Amino acid sequence: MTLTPLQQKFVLHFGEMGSRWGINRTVGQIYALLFISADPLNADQITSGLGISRSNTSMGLKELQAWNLVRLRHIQGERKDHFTTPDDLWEIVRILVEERKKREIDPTLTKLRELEMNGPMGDDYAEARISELRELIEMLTGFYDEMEKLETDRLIQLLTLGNKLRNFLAKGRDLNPFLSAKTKSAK
Amino acid sequence: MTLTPLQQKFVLHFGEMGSRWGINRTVGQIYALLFISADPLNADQITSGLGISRSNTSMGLKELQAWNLVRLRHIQGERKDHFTTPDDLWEIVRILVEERKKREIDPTLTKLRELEMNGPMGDDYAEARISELRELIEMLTGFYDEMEKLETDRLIQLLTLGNKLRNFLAKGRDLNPFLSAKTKSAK
DNA sequence: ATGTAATTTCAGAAATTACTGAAAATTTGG
DNA sequence: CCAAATTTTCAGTAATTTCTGAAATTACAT
Repeated sequence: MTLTPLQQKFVLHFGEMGSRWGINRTVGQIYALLFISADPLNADQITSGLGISRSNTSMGLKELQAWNLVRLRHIQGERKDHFTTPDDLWEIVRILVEERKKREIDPTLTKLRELEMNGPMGDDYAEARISELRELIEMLTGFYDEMEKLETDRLIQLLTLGNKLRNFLAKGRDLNPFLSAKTKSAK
Repeated sequence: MTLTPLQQKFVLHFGEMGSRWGINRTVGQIYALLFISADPLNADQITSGLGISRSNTSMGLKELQAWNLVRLRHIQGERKDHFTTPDDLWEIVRILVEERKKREIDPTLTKLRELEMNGPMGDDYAEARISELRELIEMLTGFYDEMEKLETDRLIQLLTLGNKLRNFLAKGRDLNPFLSAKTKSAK
């Protein structure tokens, strides 16, 4: 399979960024290719499109599936497995945040709680710092959990509040929603 | 320098997590050690505390400084450079988000805009996907910019709204219909 | 200025991670 | 059930990243 010039550039960029995102070049390229392809692709198309080995494609797809970032899609009359990314970008964002949280944050939160469980070890500063850090992470993940629950429209609403965000959080403001609705002002 | 058992465990965990966070083991350990140490440490203390080479310590500190995550602190009467992490965890969070945005997101946003600038290349699907992705990233980074401006106590207020968040975003109250309609996901 | 302490650089070694081709395993159609 | 098609596994190799010791550089005290 031959890539269009635009696909080429897009795929190469994702390959270069891969290492910064914690995946390798090939995995980044496979994802990018599936993302900008109108139709699901099979492993051989990916292999020839990217100029990598068939086994590398297999491993890359496996990793992307572990990240829950690509979907297996059966095509009528085709014997080979075909793959795509979700059409909805918001779903992709949710998956990315969820998976990164699981890999990068949850293990540390678990470890911090475990260290606190062991009880005071006569290392006051370290103990204080650890519980302070745990509390911070709990607050951040708690907020994430709230956002996670929002349907897409509301999420977009929140994200595009812009400077209205400040008004909602005005110092001393009562958190009563009706009050804040009434006092909504033009910045 | 000898680490307390608690420091040991904390440092080892951050070392293991390092690779998931896009830094290497040593850099993670150096950061962790500075984080749970009550006082600033010099390079030799880090070197002996972690059992690594002096040059490795130097490179690790350099990388952490490039991330803006450690600070050089001069100690009265001491000749050696001493290092610490900021005391304020919120400052650390801001730095982390800022730096990750700079490294992991901004280059892609630039690339996407560049690809769009090249004008239509007769690859409709790819072009649509690219501009959709650019819009999404712009919305997310725009929200980040707003949060970035909030002073810490307001930020905490937002993060701890809990289920009150839903009330603010009550159904039907669309605070920015133009923008959200434009980027609404296509089902 | 000179000598000493402290830090950084860097080439090569060690360790880790990524990739390939061949073979094994699995799936599918008949 | 067989045979062909397809996918996965894995041992070996290639590529990349990390780490070290030695040398070079810089900073400091006298």
